[in-house]
Amino acid sequence: MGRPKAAPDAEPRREALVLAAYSRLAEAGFEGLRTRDVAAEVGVNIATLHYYFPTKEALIRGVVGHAMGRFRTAFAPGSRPGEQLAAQFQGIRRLAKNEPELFAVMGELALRSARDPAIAAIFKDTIEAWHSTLRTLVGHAQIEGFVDKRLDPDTVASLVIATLNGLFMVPVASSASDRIDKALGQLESFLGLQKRPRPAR
Amino acid sequence: MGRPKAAPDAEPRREALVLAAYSRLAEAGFEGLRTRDVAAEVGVNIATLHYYFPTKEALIRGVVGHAMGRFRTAFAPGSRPGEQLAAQFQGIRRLAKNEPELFAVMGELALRSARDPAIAAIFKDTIEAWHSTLRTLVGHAQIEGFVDKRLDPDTVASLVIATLNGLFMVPVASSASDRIDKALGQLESFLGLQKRPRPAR
DNA sequence: GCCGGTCAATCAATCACTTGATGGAATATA
DNA sequence: TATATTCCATCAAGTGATTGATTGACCGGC
Repeated sequence: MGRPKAAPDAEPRREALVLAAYSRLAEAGFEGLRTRDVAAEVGVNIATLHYYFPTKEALIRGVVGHAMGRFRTAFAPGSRPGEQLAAQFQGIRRLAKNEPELFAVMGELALRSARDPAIAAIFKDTIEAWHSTLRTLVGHAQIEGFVDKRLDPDTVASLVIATLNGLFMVPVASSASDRIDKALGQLESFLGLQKRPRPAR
Repeated sequence: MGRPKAAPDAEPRREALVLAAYSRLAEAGFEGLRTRDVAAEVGVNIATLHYYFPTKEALIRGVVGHAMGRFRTAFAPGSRPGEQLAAQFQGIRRLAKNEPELFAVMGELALRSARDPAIAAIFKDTIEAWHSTLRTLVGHAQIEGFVDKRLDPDTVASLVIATLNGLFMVPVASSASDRIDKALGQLESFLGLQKRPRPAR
């Protein structure tokens, strides 16, 4: 069936095309995504693109896979238990700084989910996995006394995901970056992760 | 210049076209927005559409105006001071239930803001007004003892907007509606608002 | 000598937008 | 009042530019 996804550089052309499409999608959105531009960015003929991806949809599926991969690995818990929850917040801060295109792409995909069941399913799985991870981390943080034990981990996870989505996937809504910092800090403060609830004034 | 926006039914064709475009945008997104479909939905020729809106962009500007109008009026504070903040939460719950298309459209516009400075400016103004309203309401709620006085109204407003954006403008991310309820309730709880506000005074 | 990979050229479909004409209401003219 | 003229709203039928996708040929390496 599909492709075994072996070594990262097993099919450089294919990979380059996906990356170019990913970049174009971040820059121009689905509305402005043109197969010609993608091919041009890699420096190959359109026919060559269609040699690797028979249809535009196939190329998009490749982009979806790449984006979800970036997203998942970026949120895989890695630190020591007690710091894992805080690490998630740091992780998304770093990600937003280093890979802003990822959030642009995720935003496009989220919107397209409303009309594309295939993307919706993948998206849902990814969010579900993230939710599950967060819920677990909240639970651990509670056991270790970092977070108020009366809070419901599942509910907190939902709130955290919603807020992070709003902050990073709806860029214009949080205009200035200091607004992002404030909102993020306030959420952490509510959770008890941050000992700095000082209202700046 | 422009048009004075007199009585609501002064220019029924123009209004109908904007509403049709709004509906098409909510359903198909910018990616699938076709002037033909808009004209067809109203039941007029494409030339007639171009008679009222010389370009597709002009039609889109009409849609932007309509959407922002809906959004602003829906969040204009109306209740008595002590309940206004809680009313904002109730208001968005009601809006999400009664006019889900509005959030779809706002999502599209938010994403397009990244590439369309004109939309970005309008969007920013709307959010800014909302932010200002929320900040004021939080301040009032603090004075009346509904909300912890140590919180910074500006920061809280940013957090509330971010969360609501994430919940309602990124639909797939909060799959089940009970997740929305949970996250919303948790946010209200953090603020100290009760889900069933007693009749203040 | 075949075959994976590439390209120039082209296709059919679709897009936003235009053209020239038509009917009817409003307005001017006799 | 009767008739001529202007203007508004609408339409059928295009126009040119793009779009995603195809075709057939070329070419180097195994």
